[in-house]
Amino acid sequence: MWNKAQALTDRPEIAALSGPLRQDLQALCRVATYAAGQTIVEVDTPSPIVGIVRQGILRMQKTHPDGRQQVVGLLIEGDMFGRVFDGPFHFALEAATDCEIYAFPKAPLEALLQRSPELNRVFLLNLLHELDRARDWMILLANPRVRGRLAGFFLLLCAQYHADDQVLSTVDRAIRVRIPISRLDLANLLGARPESISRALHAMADDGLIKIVRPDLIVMSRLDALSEEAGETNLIDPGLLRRLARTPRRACD
Amino acid sequence: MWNKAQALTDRPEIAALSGPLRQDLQALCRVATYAAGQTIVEVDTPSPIVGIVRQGILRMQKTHPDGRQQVVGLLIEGDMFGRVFDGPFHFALEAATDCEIYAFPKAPLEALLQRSPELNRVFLLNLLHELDRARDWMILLANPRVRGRLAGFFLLLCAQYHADDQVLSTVDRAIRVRIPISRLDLANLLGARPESISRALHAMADDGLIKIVRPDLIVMSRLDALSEEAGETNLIDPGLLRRLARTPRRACD
DNA sequence: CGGCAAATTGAAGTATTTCAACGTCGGTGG
DNA sequence: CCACCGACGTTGAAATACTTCAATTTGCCG
Repeated sequence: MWNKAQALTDRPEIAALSGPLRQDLQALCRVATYAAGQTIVEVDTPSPIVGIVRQGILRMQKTHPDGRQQVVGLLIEGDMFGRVFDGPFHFALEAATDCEIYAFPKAPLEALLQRSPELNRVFLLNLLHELDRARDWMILLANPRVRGRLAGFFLLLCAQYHADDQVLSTVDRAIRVRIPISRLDLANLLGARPESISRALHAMADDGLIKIVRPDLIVMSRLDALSEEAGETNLIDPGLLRRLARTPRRACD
Repeated sequence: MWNKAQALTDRPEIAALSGPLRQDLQALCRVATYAAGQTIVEVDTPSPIVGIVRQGILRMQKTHPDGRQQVVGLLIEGDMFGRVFDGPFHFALEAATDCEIYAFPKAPLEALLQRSPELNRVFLLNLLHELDRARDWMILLANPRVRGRLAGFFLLLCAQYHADDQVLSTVDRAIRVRIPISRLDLANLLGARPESISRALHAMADDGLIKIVRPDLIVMSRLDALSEEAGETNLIDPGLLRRLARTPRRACD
């Protein structure tokens, strides 16, 4: 399961680093693969690695004492996880789909960070970006109506995951979304019961805003209406929606 | 309004830095004061500074096109804001109370970051911590009931703001909380209407969970019941609650 | 084909929003 | 000094949305 990294250069932010640093990273890096459902990082267990998702989707979640699970984020290709210089992680990471990750042992990576401002910068920017995403989720969740949160969720997927064709792809002017988590997880994520999610989803389908191809595969047919449903929150750059809808085969860069 | 920093050593994470670095920071640092209601950072405007709150409370918010405001976080003493190495900030920062901040001009601070791994570490850890807080907010907001979100909000204030006696203080075994934002802002933050917040608050008071001293000042009388109301999410270390309730005059360290 | 989990649907009860009205407080100007 | 105003918080009543519990369907795997 732990293989030496072949390339690692398929991560643009790493490819952009200077030569020697890149080689150091290369030397540290291993590739690990996980099947859907496997746990990648246990909650509150000091994880010996820092990782970057190479492929597939990870689910970040908290498991409540009573067994219910609360999803707080989805990680796709290029997302980093792990806590440099810090203690254990308070969330668990699970593979939502089959996936591959680049894994860096924490200690040597921290040593590298101590001497490379360049690498520090990458981490800093990544965290800043991650923080923005978390706050967008907050805004989404603050919508008092389930339909609104659901609409916002779809738009957020467009904004945040448009680089991943496992999640998004376009079929003539409409956007096809794969929902990578179960209804129950989605319900917990959006602060509702699965029944409410189901009803809201079908109500939106009846109103023609979306089409439900399969439970986990929907097509957003009227982005403008969805955007209005989501509320005045311009969660997402209006220009992006237009670009997404225009891109032919796969969701744009 | 912009004064040279007197001390700066009243920030433990800065005082812990090595001598020369501390002096460099000292040289960059200015203290700025703002009256309640003033804007500190405009939304989407490249801010020339990075800041640390010295005193008072800041409100991080997004202003919607229609004028409504969505609060996504509260900053207290010791919290950092600003975006090193990155573009403009997508949220506005306003003084929720009169406050003082340490301000560091961005460019020279970035230069300092380029040569000091030690300083980088401080920023990295701060962001990691900030990210945890944002995710705790998400969990809170995912509670389907207003009463539950409100209870969680109070507990989160205890967990995150116990260092600030402007927010928290203890009166014989109970915790007094100052709510630093208006009902409308609180409603937007928690995904509800102000009327619902008011009703939930008074219902909780009728049930003896809290006492409403003034609209912006409540006393948490039954922490255990609040915790149960908030749901199984152990948002907050149970030990902390006990310690808080025991500390005599002011909320403990 | 049977059995199980996930998703959906139905019906009743509860919570929340909505719209309207009222009270309080602090400031402002007569 | 007092009347007035506006912002804010609270309350009431009706409409709506959501949850809850139960039953049913769907899809999948053995």
